[in-house]
Amino acid sequence: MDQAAAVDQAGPVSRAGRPRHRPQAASGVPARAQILDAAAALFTEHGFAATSTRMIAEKVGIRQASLYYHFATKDELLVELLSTSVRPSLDVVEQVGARGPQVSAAAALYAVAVADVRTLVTAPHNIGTLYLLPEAQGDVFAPFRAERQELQDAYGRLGAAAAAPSVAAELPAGQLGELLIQLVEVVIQIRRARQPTAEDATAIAASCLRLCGLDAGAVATAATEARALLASLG
Amino acid sequence: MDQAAAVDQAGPVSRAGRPRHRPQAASGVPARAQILDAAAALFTEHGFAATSTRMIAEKVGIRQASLYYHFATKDELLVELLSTSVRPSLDVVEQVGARGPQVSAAAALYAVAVADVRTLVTAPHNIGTLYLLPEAQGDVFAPFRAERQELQDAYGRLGAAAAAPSVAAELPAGQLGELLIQLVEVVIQIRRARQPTAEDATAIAASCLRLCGLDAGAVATAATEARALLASLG
DNA sequence: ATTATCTATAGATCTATAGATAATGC
DNA sequence: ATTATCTATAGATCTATAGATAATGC
Repeated sequence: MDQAAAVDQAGPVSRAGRPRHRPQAASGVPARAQILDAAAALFTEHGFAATSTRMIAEKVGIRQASLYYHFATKDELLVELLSTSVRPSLDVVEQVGARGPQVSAAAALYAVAVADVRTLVTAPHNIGTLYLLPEAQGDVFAPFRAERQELQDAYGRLGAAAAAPSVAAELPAGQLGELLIQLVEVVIQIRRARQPTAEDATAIAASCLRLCGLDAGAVATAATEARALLASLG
Repeated sequence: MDQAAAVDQAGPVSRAGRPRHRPQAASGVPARAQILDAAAALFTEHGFAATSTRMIAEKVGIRQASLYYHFATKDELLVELLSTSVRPSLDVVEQVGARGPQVSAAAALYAVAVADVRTLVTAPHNIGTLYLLPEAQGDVFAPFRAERQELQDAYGRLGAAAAAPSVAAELPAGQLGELLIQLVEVVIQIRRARQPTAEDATAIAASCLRLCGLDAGAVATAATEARALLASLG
């Protein structure tokens, strides 16, 4: 029995506090989460500065001033959204890293790329666009950018370890990281134009390996190994 | 003798119209161009909505309202900047295309990628970031996005023609175009973090070819051929 | 009493227009 | 007369705060 069926009639939820001017459906979602979701939708579509607190409140069904009961400033909304956006990708990197030498570097890179693409596709509202916003370059968001740099470094390490000798000799891990994370994040742009498919994820991951100089055979081997790895990560 | 030395003293330039509150240095640059340059600097740093017409005017040294003598709306500034940002890249594609079958597809792709990266690096103020702005997705900018789609299609065609059979079989030209333009535009992100080097351009172009499934030998051959082609384009 | 909302508003913007003005150039 | 600026401002925002209010829950 799902949550909707658990109540007789989808109606206003009873909880402390003055009722909203537009009564809430019984979603069980905390107000804070509702606000973040609305902000994510609007920030990704219109940008940060072009989204007013009034637009966010309107989407949630509360008055503009009520936002400030949950968040001290508008900036805080973006901080929150940004910090939740890299975390899942870094977690995958750590999980794959924990397998240690059991997995080849190529399979690890492939698996991380696939997982990362899936995260970006599955996330609500193309949240990956947020770090591209000029506003996200400000000092307030430095901790977030540090996390993202970690992810980029991980791509660099995995790429360098997987790369053909001729490529590794020419491309330092730092630059390789820049190229690989950029390639993975193509899915953000794809999502702006069309619905990404399951094949996009594997095509992007395979492209990462070819960029590292692996030939078709090595890519196929790594893809097979990575499939098992991804399945075991769940 | 350069332009600065051509005048006795760097001082106010004499021309029609009431003088500016902050007198102009003798640059010879038309007011319209000065405004566009200031807008480019601010839009790339802060974004479109977060940049006020007052900030732009302040940077130019005129009053906010004076902008409207040259541009009808703030949107018009972004339109102008966006449309000049893809043009040079498309021109290179056409020049290379005009060489016809004299150049291999791999060399053509390599050359276009190098030229495109150079354009993005040389352009003032990392203007490539502008199309990433959420505001640039609006209807007003559709003509611009069509031009950019042309460029992406060109990458797709060149990539498909250059690709190893195993890659061409798996990746349609459309998707290849998405991947290749994304890879080339890594230089936009690089430029946010550090000054790109000359080696970045060749490393990116070579990565495009490896992504298409070319091996080290084929990449080296294409790079040599492309160097000659680029030199002949000037 | 506590919680989560509401209404009302201060104060600071922001874009764009109207009309005046200080140059040049015929 | 024409050009390119200026000053002044209308009218529409926008963020954040202050204080009232309508619920729940002890």
